[in-house]
Amino acid sequence: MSDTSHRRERLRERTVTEIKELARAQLVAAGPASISLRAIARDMGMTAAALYRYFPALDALVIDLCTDLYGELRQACEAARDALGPGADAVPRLVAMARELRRWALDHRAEATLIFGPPLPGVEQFHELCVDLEHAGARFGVIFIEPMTELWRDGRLPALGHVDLAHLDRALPNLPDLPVEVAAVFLTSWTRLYGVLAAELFDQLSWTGVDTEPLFEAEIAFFSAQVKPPSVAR
Amino acid sequence: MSDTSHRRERLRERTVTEIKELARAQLVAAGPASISLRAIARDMGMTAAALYRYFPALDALVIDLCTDLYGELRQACEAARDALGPGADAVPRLVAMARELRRWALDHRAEATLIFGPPLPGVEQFHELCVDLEHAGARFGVIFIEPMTELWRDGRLPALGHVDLAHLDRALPNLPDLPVEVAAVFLTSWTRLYGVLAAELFDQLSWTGVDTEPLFEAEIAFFSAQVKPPSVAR
DNA sequence: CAGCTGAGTGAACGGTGTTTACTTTCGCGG
DNA sequence: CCGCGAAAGTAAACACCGTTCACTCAGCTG
Repeated sequence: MSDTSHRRERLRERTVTEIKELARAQLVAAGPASISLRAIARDMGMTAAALYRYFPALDALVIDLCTDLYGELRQACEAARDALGPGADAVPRLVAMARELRRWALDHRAEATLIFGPPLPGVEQFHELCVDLEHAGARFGVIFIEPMTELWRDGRLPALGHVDLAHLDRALPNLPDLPVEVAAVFLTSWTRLYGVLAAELFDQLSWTGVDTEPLFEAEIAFFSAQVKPPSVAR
Repeated sequence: MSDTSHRRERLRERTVTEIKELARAQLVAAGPASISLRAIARDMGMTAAALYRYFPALDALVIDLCTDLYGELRQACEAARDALGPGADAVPRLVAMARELRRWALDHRAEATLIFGPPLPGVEQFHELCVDLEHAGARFGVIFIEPMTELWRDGRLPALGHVDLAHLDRALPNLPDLPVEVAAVFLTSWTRLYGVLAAELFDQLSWTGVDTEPLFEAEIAFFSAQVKPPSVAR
């Protein structure tokens, strides 16, 4: 009964996994625009039409892939954070996550381009649906917000004089208890890291011939220097 | 002889212009990935094969389009800068250009996505060829470098303590006389502006529900505050 | 006027997503 | 154990796409 139907369900899930694996292989091989149902089906020894039993359209597959990638990236960052040990300060935790973010993105350029680049046609909804906190993209963002909130609670977060806090009162509506100061620090820090990373991923700085790693580290150092040191225990 | 051949040449150039106009119309209508030779030919009442008399491949058309767009953006920024009058200080000039950059990008989202987003397959060479200073992308970057060099000459540029200058000595190889301090300020300032803009263009912040304009203005204000005021004349 | 050159055509090749109707497979309930 | 029904997969078709090739045709040149 349910055992046997579980068998079929598991077979189905295995097929879905295979589809997504092959889709990712294509993504890695030739970029986000080259994910092709027909090529996946060819690799599986199937017809393209058969894939419609598993995904209603190519867009849905890509969106699923984005969700998986965000999850993978988030777990990688969490692992880097947790490797510091249980009592680690919020600043090293943030630094470790930021560095892991860059490492993962450069180790998986195609995947990073997919989730951090312009949404493919038909995938626009993915980023828009992020409003839900359960959305993989939002869950990823939250792991950076959490240590910043901790810093704020401990009074270690600096006032960003140049950010107009008045316009941020409606930010992060799904985190209603988030102080605007935390929102300001998170948003500016995030866009700065994102700027270096996106410029790197999208070849925007190749004409300068510069090594971008120091630029990324500079933003990390700049953030760290802004935060007050932890109050010495005892 | 040359008169008549000039006629032909002008006719040819008019056709090239029409092709690029229609390509841009498609870009605006449906995004960078939707530029299609066949659709352009259809709009022109021609066959797709005929377009190969004007461009060796679709990639070449897109690259030409990118060049035009960079030129258009640069001229828009230069116009905003020059509107300040001949004796304007370098900081307001930079601010005016940065604001015009954002205005243009948001007024031309598809075009901005094409030049600031990940290179389309086959267009990777465009960003790589930027090493040439005559390249449209490099020429755009230089208009931001110039006022910064002026600030440095006047001793108004701050030392960015967090940037590792040692790794920047090989930056901007085509501007060999550029001081590393200018390179450092340019690169960090540019990636910060780019970060806000790209996040905005690529829907990376929609889940926060935030108005990104204050974030962009905050980076402008932050830069301006770092620069020493001009020495009072007389 | 003859001939060459450039513009444009039409058909074809191989690729794409998607839909439709059809067939095969296989687990489940009687 | 067997047949039913649902699920899985197929084949063909449609409408696109970039690109190539052989071809025509008009017009400028010598």
